[in-house]
Amino acid sequence: MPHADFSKPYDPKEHELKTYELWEESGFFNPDNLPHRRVGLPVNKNLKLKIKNYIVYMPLPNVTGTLHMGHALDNTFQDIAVRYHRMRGFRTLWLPGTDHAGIATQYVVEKQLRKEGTSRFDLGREKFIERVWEWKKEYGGKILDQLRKIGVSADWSRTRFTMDPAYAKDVRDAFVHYYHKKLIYRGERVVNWCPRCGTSLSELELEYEDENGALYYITYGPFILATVRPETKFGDTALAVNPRDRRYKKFIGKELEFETLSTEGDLEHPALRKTKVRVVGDEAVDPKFGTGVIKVTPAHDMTDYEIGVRHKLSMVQVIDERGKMNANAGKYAGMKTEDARKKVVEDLKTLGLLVKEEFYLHRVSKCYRCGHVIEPLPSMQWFLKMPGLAKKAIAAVKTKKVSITPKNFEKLYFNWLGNIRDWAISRQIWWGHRLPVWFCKTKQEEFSISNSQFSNSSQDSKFVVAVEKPKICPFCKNCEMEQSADVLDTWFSSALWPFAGLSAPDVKKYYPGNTLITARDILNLWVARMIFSGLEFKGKVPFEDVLIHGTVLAKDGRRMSKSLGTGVDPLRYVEQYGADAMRFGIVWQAIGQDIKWDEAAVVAGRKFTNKIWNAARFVLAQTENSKFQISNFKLTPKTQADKKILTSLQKTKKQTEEYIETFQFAKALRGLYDFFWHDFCDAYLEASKQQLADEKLKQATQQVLVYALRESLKMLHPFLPFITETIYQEFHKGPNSLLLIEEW
RNA sequence: GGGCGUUUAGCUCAGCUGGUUAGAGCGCUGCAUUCACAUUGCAGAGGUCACUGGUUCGAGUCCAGUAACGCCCACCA
Repeated sequence: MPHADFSKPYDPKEHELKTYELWEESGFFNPDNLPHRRVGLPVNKNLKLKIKNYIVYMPLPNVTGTLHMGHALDNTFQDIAVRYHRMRGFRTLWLPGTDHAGIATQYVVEKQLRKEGTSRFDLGREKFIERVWEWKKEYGGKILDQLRKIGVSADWSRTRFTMDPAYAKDVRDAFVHYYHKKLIYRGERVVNWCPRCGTSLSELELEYEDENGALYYITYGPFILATVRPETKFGDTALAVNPRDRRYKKFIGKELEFETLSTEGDLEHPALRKTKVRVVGDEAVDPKFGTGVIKVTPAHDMTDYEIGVRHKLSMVQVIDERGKMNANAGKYAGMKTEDARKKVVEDLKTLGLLVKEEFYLHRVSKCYRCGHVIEPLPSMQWFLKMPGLAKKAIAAVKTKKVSITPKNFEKLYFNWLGNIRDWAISRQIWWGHRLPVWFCKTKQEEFSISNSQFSNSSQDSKFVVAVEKPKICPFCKNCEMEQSADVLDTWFSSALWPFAGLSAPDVKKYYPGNTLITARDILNLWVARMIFSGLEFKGKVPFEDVLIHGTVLAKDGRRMSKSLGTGVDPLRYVEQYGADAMRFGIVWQAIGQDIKWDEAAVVAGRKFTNKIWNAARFVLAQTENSKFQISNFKLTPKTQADKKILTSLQKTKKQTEEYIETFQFAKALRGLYDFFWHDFCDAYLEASKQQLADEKLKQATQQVLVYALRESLKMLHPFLPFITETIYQEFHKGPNSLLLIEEW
């Protein structure tokens, strides 16, 4: 690397790219290339060389992703931990990869298709998948390149994608394993269905929005009841009241017969028909809501479904997967639910069954991707039984095999796992790991359309669960078996990341890992699932420490998001102030809980890098001709100032180690900042000017200057890798003397 | 409804197990520039630590309550 020009202020643009290339060319991001060094042992040649691993599994960015502040924080934290341990001599692996992110990716490609005036349905499944792969090839690695720009020192040679063939094999193995353990089953369940995306969504993928709606009071035989969804009344199979509600107690268990709105006839003439409905008592009914009586529609409401299960009610589906009324709605069939609602209300009014209408603010579930209102629908899904797995995951944290920092997040973790329901792992989209389930084709009609669940309602389907497609169909002996159209929930595959992301020999060498650093919103979604997956498949927890860091918020405290226009681009700061300054800014602010982002901290970082640059310039100028090899001399402190700076240095170093090892990165950085700026620059550099003029003190002073600078560079390197390496190269030339692997 | 958290200088935030003049960064004011750095140095202004009550010799620091704000979970028929 050519010499840096110290006559100019530090210019990140001039050095960052070159420095990164130097690191990549060195190969030291790959732990297999690292010089072996003892860790945690005194330097003693008689002792056997003991190599310890330090492994961090990178939270997989989506292939749809571009870098945002959350990534910047998350990856800077990881980079600090990784660089620190690498310097300490650990065989350090930071495993990078990308996630296929099922729905998210399918969504962006569909959007692209829409612009071209086509759709996935026009292309067909195969062509569409090809199209997604093309898209992935072009944009999928973008975020990884962006991560390089902020200095991420991951082992890119091991980069994995969750749909790589080897990874996909592990996913199928996992499914088959669970199936044979009888932990996977099929069942009909009301799922949160997005009619636009055409997929079921987990509870965690829903977003809620308060909306102004209407609450309709309807005459229902002897009762009046309140509902926001009168159009689902044709799917009602019971009425429910709270068992302790004295007003209605006497009706529980009775079958009532009365007249209600008919689905027959024509739309012009609303008519009545007789109906019979049972009344059940259920705790889920809130006596204070409405009139205390509710209609139960097991097919189209989560709570009603649960009530239905408890009271063995039948299910009548009246809405289809496109969000339209179906044949069970008689003359209302084909109408969108919102239109049907208006029409039903109108008809009820005509028949004198509508008592009143109130404005009602209620929370509506929406699709987290497209924002469409969720339609609860019954469908055939695959489930993973959770109680046993959850117990394992709980025990791992209870017994301290895994510890979560800060500790209060353990509560969240236990809470979720303790109340967990079985995990619906199938998704009705095209992009993802198809279930390793093979159907006998003689039941052709079952998979003729993409949404297998809606046509495939028979429980006695003939299928085989196997990693590879069976050569001969065990049922009819001659068909070509067809793979399930469903794909797995993205989290099913990412839960396997700590080992599925590694080659077989690497699993032996690099599993389990040590540290996982991520945001709290995926603690349960992902971290908990990695823990039980690791235990289930490898018998060991995948990591021992989980660090949950805060969320980066906009300055006004709102969430950063593109749609709100509150997002800021970390690369903008890299461009303007340099990656080190950006890293400084984000770590500086990441002290306690969430961060209200303030650009001023990046400016402070920029000033700090400049300070370091100038201090280095001074030290170089004072020692240029003295031929000091940076590590090749003994210190001979002579003055009070010499001693003071060395003492302070030792203290800072110790403190920095403690802070980094306990994940208090912001404190570590602030300590270093104070030391470097005030102790080293303000005090010692100033004192040294006089000492250097004194021939008796000159050499000792030069030594202290070089030593203190070098130690500072080492300590600062995990935080500000670029500038520290650039300066370090001025003292030590050559590819084998990188600060990157310098002994801490 | 349940749970968690926050409220300290103009702004963004530190302040561990309670102890003499409450801190940082940015901003602001004044002075300083041939001497590493004006992306600087030195000096300084600025806070009744949300409110009320309590424990204590002593409380941002512990307890109770109030208020405002935020987040998570559940439910919304």
